[in-house]
Amino acid sequence: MKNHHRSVKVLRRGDLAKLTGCNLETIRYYENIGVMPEPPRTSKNYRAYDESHVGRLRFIMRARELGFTLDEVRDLLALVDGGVQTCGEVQGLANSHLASVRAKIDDLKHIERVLSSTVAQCTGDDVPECPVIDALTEVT
Amino acid sequence: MKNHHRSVKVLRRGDLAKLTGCNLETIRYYENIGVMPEPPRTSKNYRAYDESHVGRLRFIMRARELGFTLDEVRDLLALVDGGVQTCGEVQGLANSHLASVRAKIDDLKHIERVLSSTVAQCTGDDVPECPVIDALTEVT
DNA sequence: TCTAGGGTCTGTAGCTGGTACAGGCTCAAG
DNA sequence: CTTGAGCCTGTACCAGCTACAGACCCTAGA
Repeated sequence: MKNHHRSVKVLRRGDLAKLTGCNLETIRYYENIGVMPEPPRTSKNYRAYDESHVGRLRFIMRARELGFTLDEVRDLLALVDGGVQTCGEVQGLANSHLASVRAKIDDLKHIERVLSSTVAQCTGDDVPECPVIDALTEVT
Repeated sequence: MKNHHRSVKVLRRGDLAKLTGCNLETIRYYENIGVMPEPPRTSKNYRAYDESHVGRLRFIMRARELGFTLDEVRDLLALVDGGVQTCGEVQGLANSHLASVRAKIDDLKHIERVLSSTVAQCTGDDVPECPVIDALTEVT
């Protein structure tokens, strides 16, 4: 029977957390740093969210999953909120992020190569000589 | 003429930083968290390093370059310092680190695939419709 | 009606791996 | 003797959260 006569179902912070899978505290954090808007409050000072906040938070979470930094998320949201975002602008942001993702992959691949080739030389025996230690100790 | 009669050349923190390329403050940080040993001090309380510290710091820096966390570095150093490290033990550490590197690569590759395929659909035009925004807004 | 338990509110501390700066000493060159 | 560089300490800051203390508030059961 609750909310039966109310036009908009009010979500509390815990509801929003459950709906999105976001950590409860992270929601407040996002509000503090300005990526989530300050929601209206109930008479008892509880945050009162609605469906629009669910969408916003999901947007942020998806962007984070794609590795966008919170700064980049802010930029994306600013474009969306401005209502005047163009595909070109968004593409620009996405492409520069993509470049940094690729750079990270290259870094890690380099590490992977060095590490795996070094480990491959290990005997794995109960002896003190170890190619990994040698590589780290090397007097270059 | 300086240090001419001294058996061991003493290095100050700045010297160590220059020799290794490590940031000056980072050296103190490494000491605080216990991966660099507390060096002896001069009468005026200056840290007095020697060649062994250069080796130690280089070891740490190489391990960091290979993506080992400082916790893992601590473990490696403990094995080395124990003097009883075995190739098998070190190989174990290196392999588990290698696994996490590979996991990170996989994560990033997934991101790269999603991102690049989405961006590829962009017209890049001056229009508000954008596949990237759509992907982030999607009502799944 | 009282009470126990959950939820929420705030501010703040902790994590990793550093980096930077203030305020005070000390040292070497000119 | 002065001036600038280097060093000392503690502390604050960055991202991106996460967690906890202490104070409210709300609801269900006895």
